[in-house]
Amino acid sequence: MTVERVPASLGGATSHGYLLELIRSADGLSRQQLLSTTGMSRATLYERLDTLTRRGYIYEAEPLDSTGGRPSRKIRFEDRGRVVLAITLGQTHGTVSIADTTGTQLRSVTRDLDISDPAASVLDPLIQDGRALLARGADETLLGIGVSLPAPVEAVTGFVKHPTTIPGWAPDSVVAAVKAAWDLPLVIENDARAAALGERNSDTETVVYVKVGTGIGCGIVVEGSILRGAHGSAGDIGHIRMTPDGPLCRCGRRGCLAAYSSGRAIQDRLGHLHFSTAGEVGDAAMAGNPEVLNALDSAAEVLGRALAATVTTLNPDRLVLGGRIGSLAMFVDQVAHRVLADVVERIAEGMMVEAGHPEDLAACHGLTTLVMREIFAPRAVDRMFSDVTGLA
Amino acid sequence: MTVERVPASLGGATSHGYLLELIRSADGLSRQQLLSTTGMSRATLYERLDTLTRRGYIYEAEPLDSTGGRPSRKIRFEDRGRVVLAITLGQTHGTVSIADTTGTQLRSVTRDLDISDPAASVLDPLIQDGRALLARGADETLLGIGVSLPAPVEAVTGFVKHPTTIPGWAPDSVVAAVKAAWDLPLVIENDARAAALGERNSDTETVVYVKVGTGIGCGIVVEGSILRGAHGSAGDIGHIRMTPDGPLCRCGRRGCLAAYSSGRAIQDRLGHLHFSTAGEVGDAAMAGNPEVLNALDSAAEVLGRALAATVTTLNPDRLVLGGRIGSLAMFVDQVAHRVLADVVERIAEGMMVEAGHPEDLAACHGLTTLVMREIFAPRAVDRMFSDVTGLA
DNA sequence: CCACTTATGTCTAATGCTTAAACGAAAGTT
DNA sequence: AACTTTCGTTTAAGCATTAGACATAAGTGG
Repeated sequence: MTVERVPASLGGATSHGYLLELIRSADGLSRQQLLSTTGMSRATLYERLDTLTRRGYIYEAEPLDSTGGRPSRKIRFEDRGRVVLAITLGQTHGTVSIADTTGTQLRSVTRDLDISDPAASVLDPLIQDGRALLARGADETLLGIGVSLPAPVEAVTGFVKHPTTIPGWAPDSVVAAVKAAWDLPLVIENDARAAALGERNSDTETVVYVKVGTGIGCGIVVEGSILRGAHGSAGDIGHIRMTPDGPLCRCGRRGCLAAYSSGRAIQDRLGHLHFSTAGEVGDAAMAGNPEVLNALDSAAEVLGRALAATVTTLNPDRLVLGGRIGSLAMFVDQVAHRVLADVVERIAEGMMVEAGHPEDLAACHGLTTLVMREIFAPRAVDRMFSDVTGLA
Repeated sequence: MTVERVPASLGGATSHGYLLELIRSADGLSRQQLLSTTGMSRATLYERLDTLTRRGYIYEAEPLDSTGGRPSRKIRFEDRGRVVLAITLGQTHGTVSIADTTGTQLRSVTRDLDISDPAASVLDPLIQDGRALLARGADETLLGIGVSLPAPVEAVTGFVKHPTTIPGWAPDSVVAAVKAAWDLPLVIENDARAAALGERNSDTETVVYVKVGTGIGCGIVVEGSILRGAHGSAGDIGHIRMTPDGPLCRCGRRGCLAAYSSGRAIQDRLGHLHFSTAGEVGDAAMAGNPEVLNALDSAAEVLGRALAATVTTLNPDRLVLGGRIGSLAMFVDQVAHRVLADVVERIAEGMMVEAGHPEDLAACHGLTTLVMREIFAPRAVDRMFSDVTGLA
């Protein structure tokens, strides 16, 4: 049997960064397993593991079952006490969470807010909440911060773009406020996209996430990365035109999906019931108000028609619905029914249509993934080690 | 100034494969430029260039302008006399082309065929054509073969899947036939996807390619790679349901896009004119037949509505139309008009809607890209060199 | 409790890739 | 002819990596 050895010089997984990546992806490998999978020599591997351990990247965990001799010990990624702070902004409330390195929420605080207020007055209280949450953890190390918000975000800079929901916010307002509080790796992402990434279960999975709250947002994840498109507007399905004429949308056009199926559109249609938020609409539906259920039904019907096209275009493994309205069971059922009826069997077959996790959890998960990726990307790690090795 | 050096051990671009990649991407770099961009030592770089030259991967080309001293000489990827064979199968005819390594067609032969015939009787004559075309080239080296065909193709194996257009073909019929003729790297791809890749101009461009011929096909390219989706059905937009009820589609459902806008659908609607191929419909339109123009107009209108949704979902840089019907100027105009009217300005702005190159050229280009990628992928090249270096 | 097995931990000399530096020749410019 | 810049080759030194040996640790099975 020939074990495929890939020396470092051939771009193989032998540098500190790739070794860490390997350890991080496979939860717990023994030294023997590392030796055979990387093909490194004993001496080199041990040297690497030594440095990684001394610098706190990995640790030796519990022994594996013996196969007749001395049992091997698992080498694990050092995640003990490491946390990420996730700030999840919605239209009417924001959640600050502390998560472990896998993105699981450990504890959180939610507070009301009005996203149309100035950036500072929205963010400052949340940053205070974050400080308080961090203070409650003993022996925790904060690795980085992720922020999601209901507006377009520029991928590289983290700047807020075309902020129609938050017109008063300067592009760099979020970066500036958070960087002032914590000088750590920071990731900013649109809410639906963060949630989409959070709902993804495996690296190969294609996921379409649709958030129906006050507005309609959407995130698409293909092979582990978020689809952005030419100007970063990919997934902006709220303004798909469903009918040549139709209800007036906030964007000034007629017949947009958002004018049919968004929380705001439903509120408008049920104007005499005086709902003030998408959440209230959802509550009324849960309470069984037939008029509301009816409105949601037709909203879901239209959304389902639109998503049938999206699904046909992208052939995802899963279609996940989120948001105060999107995650209502009856809404999901109706959308699923429409989508599965409209999409050819070849594509629909095996596809899951389901309600996502609560949005703050999904976004927290996605944001953590982004933060961890940034910090522990093999090249980033190698750069850390090259400083000491003395490479210019 | 600190030049960023990335030693091979850190996965930097210093192995034979990555060096070749660098030379291949930047057309013509001097040794000096290579020294400074890779950060390698003179001795190592020269050794690498030496091996690459001796093995015929690169060559020394014309000198650059002098800057006061001895002029530097360009190092180029060895593409002289290297060709790729592309076989492009349509419903009614097939083209065999010889292309240079950039995918530019050098010479070609087109012959009629019926794709519903058995695989062997379709492929064998084309393979003969290929042999003849190759014989006409002096001092040419065939690097590999690409085949595109109007049916779903499994990505890794190149097997034909769910062949509704070609029900009699065994999954491995194409692989088997071509491998028997030439034992060289072989790539098989769906026609619209190959063309989509061929229409792409840069690595960052997001392109949606739609082929309207007898049927409707679509290929989506994001960051240089073809979007495939969960079961490889991404882009199968022909069966987006446009209306709850509507004309009967071949798939057995009603209101599919293909039942409105495909060549076959148009033929059916113009049944009394007795067209037998999509090409004839196109010819009649070119001749100005008002009835045909009218039918095409409404077909384009429906397609435009569907594509507005696709474009909104993906936010592409370009929407390219191909196929015997799709590339008609009046058809493109009508689709563009509808799409640009239906898509929010934020997304439509800057997006090009245009007719693609003739399909055999686009597919030839795309197929060549795939073949070249397979052969000259850094890791593949490194593997070639590791054999000799003696690495196990 | 003892033999056996398998993993861990450390060290050695040898190997081989990569580097820095120097030098001479080549091929332009002014 | 003097100057400049690139090309091409060689040297010794440096460093990372390797194979292999050897000792130790920690289980299993009789």
